[in-house]
Amino acid sequence: MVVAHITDDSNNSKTMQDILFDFIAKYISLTEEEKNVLLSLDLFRSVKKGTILLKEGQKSRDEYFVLKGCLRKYYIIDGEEKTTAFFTEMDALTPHCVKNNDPSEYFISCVENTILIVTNPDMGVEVNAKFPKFDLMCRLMAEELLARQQINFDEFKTSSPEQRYLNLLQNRPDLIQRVPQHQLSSYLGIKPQSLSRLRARILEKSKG
Amino acid sequence: MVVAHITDDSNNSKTMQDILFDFIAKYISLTEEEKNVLLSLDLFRSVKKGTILLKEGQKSRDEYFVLKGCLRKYYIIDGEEKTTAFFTEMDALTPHCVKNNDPSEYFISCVENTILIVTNPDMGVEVNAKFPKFDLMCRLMAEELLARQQINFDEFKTSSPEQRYLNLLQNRPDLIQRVPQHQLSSYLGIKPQSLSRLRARILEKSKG
DNA sequence: TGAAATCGTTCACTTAAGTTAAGAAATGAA
DNA sequence: TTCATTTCTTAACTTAAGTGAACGATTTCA
Repeated sequence: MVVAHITDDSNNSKTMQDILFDFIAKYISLTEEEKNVLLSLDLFRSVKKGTILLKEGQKSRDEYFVLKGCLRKYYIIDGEEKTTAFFTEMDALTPHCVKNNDPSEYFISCVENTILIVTNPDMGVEVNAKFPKFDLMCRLMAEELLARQQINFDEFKTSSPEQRYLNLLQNRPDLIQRVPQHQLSSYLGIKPQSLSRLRARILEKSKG
Repeated sequence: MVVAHITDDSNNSKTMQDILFDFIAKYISLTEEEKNVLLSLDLFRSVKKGTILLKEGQKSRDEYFVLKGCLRKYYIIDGEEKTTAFFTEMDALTPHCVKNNDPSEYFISCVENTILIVTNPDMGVEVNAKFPKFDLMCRLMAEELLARQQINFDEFKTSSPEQRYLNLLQNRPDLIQRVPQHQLSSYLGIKPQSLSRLRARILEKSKG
């Protein structure tokens, strides 16, 4: 699961490093020096589609940042998978159990082959010594994340399932392509059959 | 709307100061000196039931912390109020517009007579000079808030309206007493009539 | 105090989601 | 490639939420 060199099976011109630094640039500015330090920390991991990174009941200290690919967070409730979030390029994911050291209540798995940055609080000391701005960046990211999270929640609450699907089509059209329907449907808060029906309904309307 | 002395119309033994310091103690420890500095900043406000603190379209830099009472956040969509959150004792509320200086997309009003701490980023310099731990505390609070927010969102997505109501009954039974039904219902993502029906259904079940 | 507005409930009806089942299509593994 | 599994769709039926309207009860306030 570990890769020494960050390579990409597609022939996109942007390297993983570029993606990472472009992202960081949104929050703080880095010198070349700092960039090199960051790369030297060897935080990159390549993970195969289907891999389960975190299981219910498991304790973990790992936090993830998606450079390429897609992670899925899901619960198993009454034997049924309930997907509550997807994490794609530029998304950060700190499992709840990292903060309180409790066993996780949910699973995290790879929807696609994925390239990640994996960090954990134990590295904090080392990272912080070599890369002091890390803390500031994390805080800015957390604030932004919280704000976006709240807006998403509001949007979810104030919408019908159909409206939620249309919003998704607007805001994250890629997800609808890359994620299996039955995972999408529980993300929208409905059953797979209802999503099928709902899609058929929308298609019917648009035809007139 | 401003009060010099923080008094309380009930005869609870805990003063507003006690409530505040008990809360802060969960995150950081304060010396008597620091407590006095904090009180001297004059951040307390008393606000009447029904007061609208923030309107759609309005810009504001104020952040709120509820010491006593209840705030409500709501949107007006197609002429209809959609309540998405309640903030009661010990809840912090940073309107989205504070961060990005955009006009607000929602309203914030007082469900009850409420005692608040009001801060804004412009005070950051002064507060930080007099009270350096403030920053750390905010960060810890933000992290906890984000975690709780995510769990709430997951719970909402994976539950039916009836289950959401039962959860609310478990987790925030006070809300059901203090908040009008029609505001609660939209918080649960349903119409007032549906909430009435749902409550009747539950009562029917419990009678057997 | 009295009139008006707001609020909660109920009812009848409509619409959409849940459930169960079946079959077609796509995917994966031997 | 073939067989088995998973995934997606469709259908019929059930259940619950949305809608519009009516009716007291409560609250507001002039």
